[in-house]
Amino acid sequence: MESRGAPARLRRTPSWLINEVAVHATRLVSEGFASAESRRYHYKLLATLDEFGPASQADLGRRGGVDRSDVVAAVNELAERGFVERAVDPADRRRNIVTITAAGAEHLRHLDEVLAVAQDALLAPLSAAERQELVRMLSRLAEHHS
Amino acid sequence: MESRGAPARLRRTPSWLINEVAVHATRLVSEGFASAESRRYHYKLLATLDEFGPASQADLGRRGGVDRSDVVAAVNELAERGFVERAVDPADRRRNIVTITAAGAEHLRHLDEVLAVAQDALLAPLSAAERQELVRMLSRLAEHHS
DNA sequence: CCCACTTGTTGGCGACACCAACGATCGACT
DNA sequence: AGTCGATCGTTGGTGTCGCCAACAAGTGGG
Repeated sequence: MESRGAPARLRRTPSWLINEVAVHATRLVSEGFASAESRRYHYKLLATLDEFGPASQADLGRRGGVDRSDVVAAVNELAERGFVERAVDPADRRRNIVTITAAGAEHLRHLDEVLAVAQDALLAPLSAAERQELVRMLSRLAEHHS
Repeated sequence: MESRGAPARLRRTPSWLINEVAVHATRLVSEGFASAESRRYHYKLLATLDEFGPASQADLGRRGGVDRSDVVAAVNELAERGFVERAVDPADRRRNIVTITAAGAEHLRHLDEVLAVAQDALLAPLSAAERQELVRMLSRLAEHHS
């Protein structure tokens, strides 16, 4: 635990810095999701379903930035827990139409809260104005690397 | 390739945003390192050696934030390429004293350049002032989560 | 009717972070 | 001197994440 205290302090190049913060961010979010027995793929898919509505697994993957093969496993787990439903598309029998359930929507809300907590922990040392500025810049970066 | 174009746009919570940028940052850096047949562990260890001088593998891991078991594999690979040397500590025969070689130092410089390129690609849409501000805030975050 | 394509699925790979356990060694204490 | 606890290097395993190859089933266009 304390082994991550002192990375080389001289090598503070910006991109390495970003990677270090990235590790912390990923860690915080993953830990939060784990406490809800979920992983990031679950959130991605639920959020995508919530935003775009029912979709085939392939569309789901494209919209959520998840590989088709990973969609399979995640949808399996979500369906097992009753958070989504999988039904063959009668109009195209190759497709599985995935739909979010009420329980799934509720779980998504819970994950959103977990995410908010992780965010607060991550951004703790920043003022509200700084957080806003940080988010603004990160949004530009994320959009640029679309 | 274009599958990563459209993640759910509504779910732009800050911590999720940070994670998305984190993914891009990790990707850019890893790709750069891969072009030099290296991985982030290699850079971490070389940078730590360069900063603190020769050290045992355990110290190396503690200072670089790398698990002892992962240090073993990374040092194996670095030693194979002649970037570090491993010698038993005569004063404590449990320890392997790892030393960076001239070739290792040169390789580290090369990786630094690769890192700079990745950084430029990542921060492309930001002005110099914005980059500075971003780095300032990220430094605070990284230090806070020491 | 055939061909190209998509879809879901299986299985695999590599990077990263981590953990458990082991033999060897060391240090301290008795 | 001898025992005990801690540390060191090492092996091997776990889980997440992102990705890729291949396949059968199904679709749609020519």
